Amino acid sequence: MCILSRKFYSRPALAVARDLLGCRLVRLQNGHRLAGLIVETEAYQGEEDLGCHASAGKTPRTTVMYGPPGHAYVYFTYGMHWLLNAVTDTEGVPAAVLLRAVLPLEGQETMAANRPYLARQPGWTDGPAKLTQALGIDGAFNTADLCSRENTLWIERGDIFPDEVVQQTPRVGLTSVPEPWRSIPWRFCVDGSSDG
DNA sequence: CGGCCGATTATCT
DNA sequence: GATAATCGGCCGG
Repeated sequence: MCILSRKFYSRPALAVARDLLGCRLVRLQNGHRLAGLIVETEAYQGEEDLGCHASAGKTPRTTVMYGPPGHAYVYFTYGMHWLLNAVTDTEGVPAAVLLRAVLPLEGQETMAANRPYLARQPGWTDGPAKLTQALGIDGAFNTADLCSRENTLWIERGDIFPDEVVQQTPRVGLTSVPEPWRSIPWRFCVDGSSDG
């Protein structure tokens, strides 16, 4: 196993989003090791990107995105969901990659306990809020350093998916974001990935 | 301080 | 496909 380094994250979000496919999201919870294969990501890059939360400028919520790469940006939405991002690019440039789907690899019993509702059903970790639930990730992880072994959340290098099985599409859910940001193909997903 | 809206999900038709 | 659930962030007054 090899924890992704600060250098890995020190690139534009688009490059990091592509390269995170095939990596393993790992969480240590009560001595249990939970891991998921990353199969879907989205890039959010800079204040100019009107789909990015940082397009509103530096606020208490978005400050972490302006900080050094390799930290977690975890935010709350729709009154009930936590979404996990990895901060990328250089300090001062707000950029992040949203983790949108994983395939369960390790610790599925604990993941099922974290997410009893529809646990082990097809697609039970294939959404940005589903995976945070399964891995027990919430706002307490906001700003956490993903490059430190002292923490209980990180990403490990995995097998790289070839371009032939990687699809690039517009980002999901940006209903009121103006063009071209709404349609720019900054979502990456692995063809045919499913636990069904 | 009020109001709108959201990087979603599960359920119902 | 449509929609309720549910609340913090952000903006305007």
